[in-house]
Amino acid sequence: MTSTKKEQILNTALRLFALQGYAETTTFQIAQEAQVTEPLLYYHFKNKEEIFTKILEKIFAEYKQMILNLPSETVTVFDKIENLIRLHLNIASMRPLESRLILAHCPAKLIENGHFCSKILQEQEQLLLDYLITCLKEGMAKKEFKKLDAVNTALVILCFINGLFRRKLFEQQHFPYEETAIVFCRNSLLL
Amino acid sequence: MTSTKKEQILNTALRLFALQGYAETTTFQIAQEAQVTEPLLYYHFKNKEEIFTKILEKIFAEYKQMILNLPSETVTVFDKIENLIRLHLNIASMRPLESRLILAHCPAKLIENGHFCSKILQEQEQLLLDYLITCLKEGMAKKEFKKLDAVNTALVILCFINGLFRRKLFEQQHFPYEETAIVFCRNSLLL
Amino acid sequence: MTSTKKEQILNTALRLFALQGYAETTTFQIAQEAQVTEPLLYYHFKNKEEIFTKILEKIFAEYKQMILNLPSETVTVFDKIENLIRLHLNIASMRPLESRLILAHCPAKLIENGHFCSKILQEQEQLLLDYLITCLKEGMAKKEFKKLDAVNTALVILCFINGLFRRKLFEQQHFPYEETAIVFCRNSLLL
Amino acid sequence: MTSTKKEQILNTALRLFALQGYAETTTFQIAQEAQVTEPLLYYHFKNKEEIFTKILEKIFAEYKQMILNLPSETVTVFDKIENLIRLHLNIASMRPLESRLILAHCPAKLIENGHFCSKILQEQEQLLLDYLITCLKEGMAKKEFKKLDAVNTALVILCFINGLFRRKLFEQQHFPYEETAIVFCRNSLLL
DNA sequence: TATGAATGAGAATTCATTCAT
DNA sequence: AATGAATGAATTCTCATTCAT
Repeated sequence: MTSTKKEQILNTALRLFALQGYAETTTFQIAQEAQVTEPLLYYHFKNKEEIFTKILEKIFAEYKQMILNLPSETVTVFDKIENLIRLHLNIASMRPLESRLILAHCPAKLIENGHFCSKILQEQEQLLLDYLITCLKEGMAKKEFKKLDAVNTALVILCFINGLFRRKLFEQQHFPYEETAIVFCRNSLLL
Repeated sequence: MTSTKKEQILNTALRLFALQGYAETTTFQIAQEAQVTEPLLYYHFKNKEEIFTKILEKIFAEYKQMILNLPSETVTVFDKIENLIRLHLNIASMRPLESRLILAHCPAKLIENGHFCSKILQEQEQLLLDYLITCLKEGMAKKEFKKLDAVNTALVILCFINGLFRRKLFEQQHFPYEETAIVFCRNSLLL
Repeated sequence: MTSTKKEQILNTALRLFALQGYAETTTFQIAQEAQVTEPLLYYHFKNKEEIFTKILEKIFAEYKQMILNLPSETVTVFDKIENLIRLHLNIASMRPLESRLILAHCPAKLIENGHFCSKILQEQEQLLLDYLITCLKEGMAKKEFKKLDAVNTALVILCFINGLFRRKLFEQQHFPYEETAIVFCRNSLLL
Repeated sequence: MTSTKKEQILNTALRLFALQGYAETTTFQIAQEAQVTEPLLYYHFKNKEEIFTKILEKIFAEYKQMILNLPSETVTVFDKIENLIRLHLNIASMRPLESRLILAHCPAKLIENGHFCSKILQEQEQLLLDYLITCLKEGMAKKEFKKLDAVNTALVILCFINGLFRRKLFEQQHFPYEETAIVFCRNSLLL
């Protein structure tokens, strides 16, 4: 119930950054579509960059929570990996704007020149890697998975998830190969 | 071996668009780094957009050739899929600027609003899909591969390649899991 | 009595457009002579064209009022025509910039390609024609004027007024033949 | 049979200057529509201004000839004035581009700042005035015309002709009041 | 919290003109 | 006589940002 205008600004900016890109979105456009005046942007945020940054922080925080909330107890070990894949595909459907924002700016804006995001991105990636490495080791220990190099395979699965995520997001129509993707991964890992 | 000024412009623009993004690159910067004057850009090209477009056309044409040049005779059917994966990872190393240009602009600039690239992108994707579907069917016919849904699996492999390509490109250090990736895919497909 | 910056812009633009022409006047020059910065032009007006348009609208509105304010009761019918002639000669003296602006742009910029002014110009002309036709008919009915074709004569008088107006405006020195012009017209019309 | 390209340039420039105005016409456009390259413009003419000047000189020379060719022997004195009026209306029909060029640039470009045309214009005007004054005096001497101030009346008739000329030129449809105009003038002058 | 007015810096693009050939 | 390549100097317009209120 608080600060509705500030939220309007953030929501509008999220949408515009996601759909048009950061550089292609003007502060005027944000103000106009958020139904506020431009100076108000500068009342609530230091500058355009900070609007972007705040949005990212929120997205990353939520994403991190989702990863941490994944069930730690599952019937099979592969279920955990399956959960991770499905989580990402769900995010692409449920949070298309947030997903686009990240993907569209990922190499160009986020990774370069010591952007604060590069740190967050690395951290997040480490989280995923740890999750996957633990799974893989557990799966091998329980003889559920083939023998494999846990670290490298975790990285490969990460690439796979990233590729699936990206495609689901930019696929205009539906994405009918979720099951195929799971099977593809399972076949690769299971003994 | 001196390049013409037109080529200097295209090379500089390629680099800047790849490293900074289209919107973040100014015509002034292109001119300056290409050691020409700004109006010369407009002598050789209609506008900034056309510089971008010409670069893309060239990249896409070369990429298409590479796909078409993949060997049609291989020892195993999986070799063909392996070749496709390795080709993309090679492109990421050998043509980092061209690769970045495409990836960095792919969702935001290329796919949207009837950009000429969306047609080329679709065409190129179809090329890859046809290649993969043919491989998968052949592999199943020869009892080399498991029984699987050729179309959906082709799409899934595409996502996989895309994910690998992207990571290799943005991985600052080396990319030591190429072999792991090949194994991951082979394990999934082979009987 | 200090004028706002917006007014300064309009006044300066009026002067420059009138003296140099629209195309020959730069936004930089307007800003400089109006003692404002260039972006302020774009804060108050959409673009250069709109500055021109707003000026024209004002001029036309005032001109229309002047026509409508002409006395409807006069001693002789010819007085009305005389009033119309004198009004235009007065406008040329009292509003030289506005007059020049219209005349200098009249064929080239105003009439062509659906410019909003072509509508206004036609409307204004119809106003004058109606005024003249009514006079002529009244003059004939009252046996003050010769028998003549009212519509065509009205058009001819319009040409005459236009020619006088233009000359008065561009005559460097004074314009000593106002009386001669009135006599010329009276001689032509009166029985 | 000589220098056809030079003529193409002049003809194209005449058309473009007449239809769009001097400032609105680019040398590129002239070159393109004349089917030559831009540097050729500078081979044949010192600069853009000179192209304009050469065109004007030709127009003025031809115009002067037309005035001088008017018959010096006529049945009535008014016939001479009628001839002058009809000549101008004919020029408007037969030489619309040349007429437009003059009218469209007359105040803004031609009269100002010591443009060479201001001299020619003045000279031409003197020619017309002399012609008219001579007629008027002759008409009065022969008791064909009323008693009037020859100089001022000549100027007034000049305005009248100018007004007719201008209207005929910019009247989209036909110009049906030529006869009315002649009658208007005759009524004014004749005893 | 909110805004109308204003601006410095710079963006893309144009244009008359020139130079080497 | 003719041109392809090139440019200095502008031109219109934009944009993130600030200031006074």
